[in-house]
Amino acid sequence: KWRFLEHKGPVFAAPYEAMPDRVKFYYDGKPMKLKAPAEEVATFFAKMLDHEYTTKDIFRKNFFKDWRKEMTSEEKSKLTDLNKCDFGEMSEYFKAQSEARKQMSKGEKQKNKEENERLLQEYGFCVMDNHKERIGNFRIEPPGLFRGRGDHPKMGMLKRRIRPEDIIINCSKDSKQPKAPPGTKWKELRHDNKVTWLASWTENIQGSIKYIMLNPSSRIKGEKDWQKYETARRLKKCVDRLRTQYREDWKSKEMRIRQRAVALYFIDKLALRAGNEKEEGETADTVGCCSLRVEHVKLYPKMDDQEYVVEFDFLGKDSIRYYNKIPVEKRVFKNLQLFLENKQPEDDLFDRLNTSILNKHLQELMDGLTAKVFRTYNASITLQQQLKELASDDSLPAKVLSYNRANRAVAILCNHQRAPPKTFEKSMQNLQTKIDEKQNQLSAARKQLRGAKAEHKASHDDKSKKTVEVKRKAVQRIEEQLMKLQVQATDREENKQIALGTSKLNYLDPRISVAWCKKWVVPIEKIYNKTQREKFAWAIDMAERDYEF
DNA sequence: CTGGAGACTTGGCCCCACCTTG
DNA sequence: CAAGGTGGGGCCAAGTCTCCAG
Repeated sequence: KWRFLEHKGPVFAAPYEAMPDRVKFYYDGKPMKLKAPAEEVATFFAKMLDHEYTTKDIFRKNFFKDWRKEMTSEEKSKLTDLNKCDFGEMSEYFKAQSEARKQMSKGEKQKNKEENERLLQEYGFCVMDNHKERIGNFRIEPPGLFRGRGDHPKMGMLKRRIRPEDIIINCSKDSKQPKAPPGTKWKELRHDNKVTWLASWTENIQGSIKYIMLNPSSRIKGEKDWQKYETARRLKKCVDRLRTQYREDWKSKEMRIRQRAVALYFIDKLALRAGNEKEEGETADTVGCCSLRVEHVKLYPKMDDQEYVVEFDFLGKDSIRYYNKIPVEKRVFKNLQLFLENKQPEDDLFDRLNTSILNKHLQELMDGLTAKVFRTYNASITLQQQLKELASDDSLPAKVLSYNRANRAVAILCNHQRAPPKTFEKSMQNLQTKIDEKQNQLSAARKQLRGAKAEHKASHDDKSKKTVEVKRKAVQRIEEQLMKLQVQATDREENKQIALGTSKLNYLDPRISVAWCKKWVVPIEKIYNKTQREKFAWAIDMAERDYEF
């Protein structure tokens, strides 16, 4: 992956600062001074007091169990009931602190900013093969309470503090080796150029490994990204063949082949994720295609005016709900009925299939093909098709709206949802007020224009002619402003529950967007912000106006 | 085939610096 | 100048997929 790699190692979380003595913790109504280890963990809970998490049974149970591990034997014997713990003063203290931070003077804020900048300059970059590259996450995650997503069995557990002794450093032999902080040493120093990470440690909640890697703007990430889209483009060339193939396989004598073919149909048509198996009880109960259970699908031979409708209802990645009703081909429907026979709701829909079998099959159909390539392919091809339908004479804001709509179509396909922003209603209202005002302005300006025209008709002099021109310009300007506002409102409304970022960043071949910008003379800044332009620098460089995905 | 380790991509949420507005 | 709103970016969890041992 590289020949030379030099960096300064990670930045560790700030050490724990004890509570001032005046800030008390109470047990059963009586003040109690905790030793630092238990106190630190208590502050994690105090900081989250306002969050719904802390009311959940599992969260409280997990927290209390892990908290007790940090207590002295004396503390342990005293503190036996979380309900008798009062973190109120601690919580108030942190709120006051954050308030104070907000109230800091300009100078102090500036000083903080400079300090951050210094840290970034010193630790935020590395040298990889003659290039200075930005590191993605050079700060080690601070200790705290684990918050899973959805119904996570481990929520509330203590995420322990990471020390230099936990860190494996990866760099090249001939580089200046990063120094561990004074009085400490690294767990290991290794020189493995078959991997891209600079440092790693094992996290204590799931026992998984975490990495420090380069920023998306780096050469190594960019090339990988490019490769990903090239694989998707190769799929484009053979997707017809594959579709014919899996339709044929719906008729197979073998159950495993039929299941494989129906699953692939879903992955292709609905852009479902592969769906690896997960260890039960270790994570939230979520599924993807191969791990769908009987309880997640319902079959309707007839629904309204449609035939063979399948209703999906399950929690996918990040416990985001996937809900969809779609008509399928008769043969798929019959197969599904067959798969469901004699099964319980909690049984696997595809009992003869998993991601490894599926991916092995895909690999045989096309080099480098895996389930997720279908998501990339379908996302990108959808964007390209949608953009082709754009009319050419639209104004710039209208063009951008069309782009966002195309982006939105992809986000819907990939089920990229978000919670409506807390400020949504309010900000919609504000926008509407602005639109109303602009409309009033417009009628006033039009009235003035009419007046000026009448004047000109009567006098026919140069001065009145000029006035007409000025008024006409004013009307035009206000019309444009109004249109812009209306477009903005439409865009925002349609975007209420849809997250565009994920597809833009991970699924849409950026060359399609770059080409579209060139073709319709839209400045690239209208589509990509600074970070995105950095990440997609390779594509901005590469794609001409006639690029075809 | 199974299970686990490891590496890397994908994903939603939240905070805060920055900008606009009153 | 304070208040309010927002986009960008950081955060870190949660997926995918490969590889390897047994």
